[in-house]
Order: sequence, then structure tokens, then C-alpha cells
Amino acid sequence: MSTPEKEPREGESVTERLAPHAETIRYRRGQEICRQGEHAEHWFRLVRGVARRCVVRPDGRRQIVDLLLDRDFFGFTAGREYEYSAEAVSGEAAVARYSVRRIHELIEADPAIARAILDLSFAAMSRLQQQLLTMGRITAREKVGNFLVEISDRLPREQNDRVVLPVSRYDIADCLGISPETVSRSLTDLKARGFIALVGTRGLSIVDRVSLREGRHIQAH
Amino acid sequence: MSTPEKEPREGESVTERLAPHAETIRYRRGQEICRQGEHAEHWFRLVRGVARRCVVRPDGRRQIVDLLLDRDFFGFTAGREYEYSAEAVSGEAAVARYSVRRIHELIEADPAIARAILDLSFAAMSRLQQQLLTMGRITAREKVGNFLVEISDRLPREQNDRVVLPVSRYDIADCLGISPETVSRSLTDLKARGFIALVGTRGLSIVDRVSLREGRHIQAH
DNA sequence: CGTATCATTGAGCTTAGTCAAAAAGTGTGG
DNA sequence: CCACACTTTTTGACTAAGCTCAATGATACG
Repeated sequence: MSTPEKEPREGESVTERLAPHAETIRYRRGQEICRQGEHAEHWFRLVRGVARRCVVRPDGRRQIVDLLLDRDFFGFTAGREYEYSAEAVSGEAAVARYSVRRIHELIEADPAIARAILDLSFAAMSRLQQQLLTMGRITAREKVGNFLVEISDRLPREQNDRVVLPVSRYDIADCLGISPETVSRSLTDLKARGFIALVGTRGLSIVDRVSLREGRHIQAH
Repeated sequence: MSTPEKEPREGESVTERLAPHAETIRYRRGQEICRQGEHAEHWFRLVRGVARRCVVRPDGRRQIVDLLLDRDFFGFTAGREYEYSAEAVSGEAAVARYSVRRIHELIEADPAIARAILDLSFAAMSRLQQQLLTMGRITAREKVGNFLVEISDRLPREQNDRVVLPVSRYDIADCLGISPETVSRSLTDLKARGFIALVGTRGLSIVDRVSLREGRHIQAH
């Protein structure tokens, strides 16, 4: 097999093949890309900005199931309808949209496309599992620490390994199933302990990646 | 499209097509089906009993990422290695095992197989998302209530809508990221409030499915 | 430059974790 | 069939973590 460790190469080739079939659509912050319950006739790929895939609960609370960054695919469903909504987070977001029917035709015509799409779905599954692992941590501090490490690995680095958080504390809270206040307190805490450094409200650099990943944050204040 | 609402039919036909390529293996309770970090050369389908897909954390705690019941597929990975272990829960479990390489060949040969496998992976993703939503609930009582509803929907019904929980309280705790004591307390509580009925330690019937799903459990004792 | 959103911090209260022990099942061999 | 050991489950008491409500500061945006 000549497939490399990660899938930039195959990813590229599929999107090249898929490109002629894509419509690109722009969204402003908060606009819906797809809606929970709606007939699922498209798959999507984020080509600019940031989006969130979320579910609204009966009690009105929102849970973010998947944070979508540049080049992430989404829109896969087991049934006929979307089981979640997706909306733009950043002011300027754009998605490439593919007709599911059309893609099924492409699959019929070329099994290589099928393989590639399977890999895309595995990538989405892997994100989901990572999210699950982060949420499964015990303390809020661990959840936040782990979240920061995970997202900073997916984000482009500025100088000094600095990244810019693409979401608000509220979004982080909705990702982790904790309150925004607790997110804020955990950040302050992780900073005070020297695990991370904050630059303004959105700038972040991870100082002690290993400890954050392993969750060994000495307790007590 | 002639595909029905859910996928028993397509599911059947794929597994029929896949059957000649499967090895069936039996496992006793606690035995490993695949191991985290191991080269991922097989996909699996549980054909008997119950299994759990889990991740062991640096701190030694175990998190169950996916409970596997009869006919569930698993073993999908984004990279080359399994990102989790899977092990038999019940004394007598059996899995059908498929070579990934062989399946890739089948995909090359027949796009219908490709489509079907894509659907299987979407089903796995859907379970994962459901798991995430259950874990995202706020209170332990809600988590447990939701877990019971979800699993009872996947389990075969005995008389009176009764189901038999296939896992211990410890496993439930590891699924939900809470302590076993809290699982036990939540069960006692849900029973006292009349949302569920317990028969012995494993027998369960859901009395008020809607309330459990929506998470409206009036608080205070 | 004002207004809305987002972020931080504080105080009190509730929930769930921990440690510990008792009770209820389960299985084994005599 | 019963006794014994082992595992699983339940319950209690205590502690600590995080949620809620509330107020103040900071940022971003028109």
C-alpha cells in the first residue's frame, strides 16, 4: 500500500475528483448550513472558517458534537435525515456542498472514490471518538486541558507555537458539557499552574503538552 | 432509490456477500478481540453475545466508547492502528472477522458493497454520536436514564417490554464517565420515582420512556 | 463611542466522587 | 444440597468539585 500515515494525499485526490460536483456556499456567523431533521441530501466540506455541528436537546441546551475546521468533511448520516444542525461560527465561512445522489453515482462509477469517502468518514468518526474521550475525563480542568491540546493540534500555528482559539468560552462549554464559568475558571487555573499561556482572550500556547494530555494536574489550590 | 428506512435489508445482503470471507472466532468473557495500538488488519462483526470497545487512559481508568451488541460492526480506524481495544463482555461471544485488505478488493470489484460498507460505518458513527449525547447530559440521573432508554431500544424484548441488561453497573459507569456507586444510586432513584422497574439486578423495563429521553426528572428527593 | 456580547470572578448550594461496609447474587466443590 | 468464596450491588457519611445566580470587566462591532 502506498497510502501515507495520514491522508492529505488521498484527501486531495478525492476532493480534486469531487471538485467539479461541488457548489460553494458562503455563510455569516450563526447561519445554518444544515438543520437537524431535514432531509439529508448533501455532504459538506468546510473550505473556509469554522463551523460547529450541534444538537439541541429537549431542554433547550445545546451540545456541540463536532467542531469543524478548515477541510473537515461532515454531513454523513445513518438515516435519511440529518441528526444534527451545523452552523457557521466565524464571520466568514464557506462550505463546498456535494449532492449525496451524485456522489453515489460517482461511487458506482469508481470504487477508488468509495475508498476515499470511507476514509473521510473514518476521519469524522475519529474526531467524534476523540471528543468522547475528552468529555469522559473526570475533572473540568482535565477536560479543558485536553480540549486545548486537541484543538491546537488541528489549528495552524503562529510564531512560538501560538494558536488562536476559533471559538468562544461558551462554545467550549457546550463542547465539554460544562458551564462557561467553569471553562473560564479552568483556563485561569491551568495558566496559573504554568501548563498554558494565554495571550488576550483567544491567543493560546500550550506549555506542557504531555501533562495536559495525560491529565496529571496536581490538585488543591 | 429502493433503500428502505433502516438498513436490515442492505445489511443482510452485504453480510451475505461478505460471509464467505469471514472467519468466525469465539471469545470468553474478558478476552481481547483487538488491542489498542495493534496493526488494524481486520474489521469485525459481533455475531453472538456482547462486547465493549474501550480505551485505557494514561491514569489507568477505562472508558467504554461503544457497547457492541449482536450484529454490530466495529474495527474501523482512520489510521493504521486500532485506536481502542475490544473485548468480550458475555461469557460466550463470537465475532466474524474480515480482512481489511480483502474487503478493499471487494470494494474495488463491486460498488454496491462499497455503499453498504459506507452505511455500516455511518451506523457505527451514529452509535458514537448517541453515546456522546448521553454523556453530555448534565446530571448522573439523566445520563443513566438516557443510557437505559438507548440500550433497551437496541436489545431484544422479553414479555412486558422487559429487557435484560447485558453489562454490569461498573460497565455502565465506564460508559457514562461516572462512578459505579452513582450508577446504582441513580437506578434506585429512577425506580423510586417510577420511571423504570427493576427485576433482580439485570432485568429492566422502561415505564416512562418519554420523560427519560427528554430528561425531565423532577429534582429534589 | 455606545451597545451588545463575551469573559472573569465571587458566594452559596447541590451533586457526585471517595472511602467504607453491608447485602445480595453467582459459582464451585465437597 | 449446602457451605464457602468471590463478585457485584447497594447504602451511608463525608468531602470536594462544579453549577447557579449575580455582578463587574473587557472586547468587538456597528
